[in-house]
Amino acid sequence: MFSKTCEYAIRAMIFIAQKSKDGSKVGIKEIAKGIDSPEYFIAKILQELGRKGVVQSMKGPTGGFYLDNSARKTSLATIVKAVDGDNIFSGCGLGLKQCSDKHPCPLHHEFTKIRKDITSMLNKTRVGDLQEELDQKLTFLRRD
Amino acid sequence: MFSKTCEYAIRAMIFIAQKSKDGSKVGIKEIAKGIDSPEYFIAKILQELGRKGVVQSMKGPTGGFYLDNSARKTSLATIVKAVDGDNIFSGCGLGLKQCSDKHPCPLHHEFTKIRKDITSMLNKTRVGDLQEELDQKLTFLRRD
DNA sequence: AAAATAAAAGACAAAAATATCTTTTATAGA
DNA sequence: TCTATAAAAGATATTTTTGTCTTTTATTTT
Ligand code: FES
Ligand code: FES
Repeated sequence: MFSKTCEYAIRAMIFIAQKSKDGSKVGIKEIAKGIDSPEYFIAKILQELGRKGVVQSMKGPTGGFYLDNSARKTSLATIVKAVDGDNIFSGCGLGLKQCSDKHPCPLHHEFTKIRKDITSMLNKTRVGDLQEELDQKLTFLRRD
Repeated sequence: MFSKTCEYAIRAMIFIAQKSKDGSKVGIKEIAKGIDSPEYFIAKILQELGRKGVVQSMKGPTGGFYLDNSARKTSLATIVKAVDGDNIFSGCGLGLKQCSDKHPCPLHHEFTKIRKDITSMLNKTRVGDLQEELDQKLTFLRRD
């Protein structure tokens, strides 16, 4: 469904939301441990998300990653689009170069339904909301 | 959603269903052209599907690939499982090692709904049915 | 100002997915 | 039986994804 990169990105965003909700910042090592991802790899991913303004960061002592109030409202759709592009939102399920009602692949009718559900789900799910459930220990970001 | 391999596999199966509906067989070159895939690559994929009994084939002159009556009833789920494994049917959307109601990731509740829809769609969609629409030129396997 | 810290940037490495080519085997037809 | 045909099998190559390491830059603290 999502690339590994994207899975890590979403998990990291939720983790950062949690750890920075009191205004503090969280370092890359803690993030990597918290979401069980390769440290250098998630660093690269967050670097890119930082460039796109999806996550905030600060260098130096007491520095780290955090989410400002607007970033907490980021939808999963925004993250997925930033990392995986928009194939999942508009691409053909059978890999035709273009998905189109006028020139549909054999799966088009069934697939567009699913794709619509996915899009709507990703659009309405926000990082901040997921973080709250995590806080209540109702959900988890890693399996020990 | 699906790997490239899997997309080619599904397209090829539908194409073969169409070309072999009168009992004849279709060669790898014609398949590759018909679904716009790399020739040697789809050959490998069909070889593997052949080993698993999902597609039938015959060597030598007048040989080629075809689908017997039982193979026409193959669901997309069977093809996807044979090629991509069962991650899409049971894997965690955020990449946790295990998806579980007891230890859910933050996306679990939303994701399992989608996954259920996908599974059900793939289970009830059969190669033979898709081939019929293709035959009526209502759908297409490539974009020119 | 100097030292320590932590992310950014850039280079590199390994693994997996995708794609191609060559040789072998089975089958049909002359 | 010989030849031509087409898939199977095996080897190799390329590209993309995933993962790692090193150097640089910004910031804080001493
Ligand atoms: S054309 Fe394939 S999903 Fe629309
Ligand atoms: S645990 Fe992630 S989808 Fe179920």
